[in-house]
Amino acid sequence: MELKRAERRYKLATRDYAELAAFRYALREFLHFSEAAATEAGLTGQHYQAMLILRGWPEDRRVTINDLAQQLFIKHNSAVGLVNRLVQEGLVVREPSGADRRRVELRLTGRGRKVLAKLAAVHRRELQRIGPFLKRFFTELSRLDARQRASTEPER
Amino acid sequence: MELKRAERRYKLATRDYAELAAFRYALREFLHFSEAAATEAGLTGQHYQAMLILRGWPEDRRVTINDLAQQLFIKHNSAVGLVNRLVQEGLVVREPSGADRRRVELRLTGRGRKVLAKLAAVHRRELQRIGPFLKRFFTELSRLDARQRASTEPER
DNA sequence: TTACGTTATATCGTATTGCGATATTAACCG
DNA sequence: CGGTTAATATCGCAATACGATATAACGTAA
Repeated sequence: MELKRAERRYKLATRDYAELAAFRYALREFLHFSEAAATEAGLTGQHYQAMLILRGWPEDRRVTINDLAQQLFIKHNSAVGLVNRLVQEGLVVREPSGADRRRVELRLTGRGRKVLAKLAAVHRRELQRIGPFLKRFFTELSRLDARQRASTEPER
Repeated sequence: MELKRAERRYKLATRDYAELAAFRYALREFLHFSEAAATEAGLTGQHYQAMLILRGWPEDRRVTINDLAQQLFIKHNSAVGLVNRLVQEGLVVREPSGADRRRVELRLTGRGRKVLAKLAAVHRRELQRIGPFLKRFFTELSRLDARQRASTEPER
């Protein structure tokens, strides 16, 4: 059966699917690690990610509910619920903005910073551990493209 | 205040948190992309991941419910529900194993393979797009470690 | 063969969480 | 001012992962 050029270019072999699957597996493994680490510290993965955003934010600016929602790719009303939980856990405080009283600025508590410090360190080490594998994957991904071009073009 | 050596080694600066946050943002961006691509094809991110596992599996073996659960880091009963949905969508079929009648072997339908092919191709391109950034991040991550060692060791 | 422990899948009720729709308050602007 | 927009909050719903439990099939030792 004839294949259009565009379709042929995208045709993947089982090996290619296996590579993609291995990459996603690595991602899930990392996210699972992250979730477990957070759980051990008494919180959830979303909590950790939110706190990381607060801590990594430019020091001369404040994170608002909307900032958090955009950063996390969730809706603002979901961010409200998340912040509620963070406040309840004593990890974050709401501070009404002086300049614009509609806004709510978020700040880590001392406890929040302490918990985050340990979590972030653990995450860094895990990332250093899996880094080489992921770098190899991405390198392989571009190399495979070259191979595919080389093997399909002569067939025209 | 005195810091124990172990604690000092893990101490991170705002810049380090920002790097970690940027990495997680990139991850969320990719996952968001993946979810959106799946939605556009009429399914969910979990669906895509499950199908990718089926397609990338060694061709001489079959994926069971348990395999799927382990690969996805979910419990087996969650995998049952996921497979139910996949079957309902006509993307996957259950095939009772001949050798061991407790097992259920999973296979992609023609429609499943077709949908997956497009999704996988799109994902590959996105991964090629973000690859350079992530490679740079991981490289930076090990370089930063060298910097930190160099700046903290003389203080002992 | 029976009895029993183990394995694989399925079912059921629950809890978490993200979302759409809507509300409330404040800022902006003509 | 009155109307529009922006930022946060509230509420009910839907999706999904989970724990606990059930069911069926396998393996094995007496």
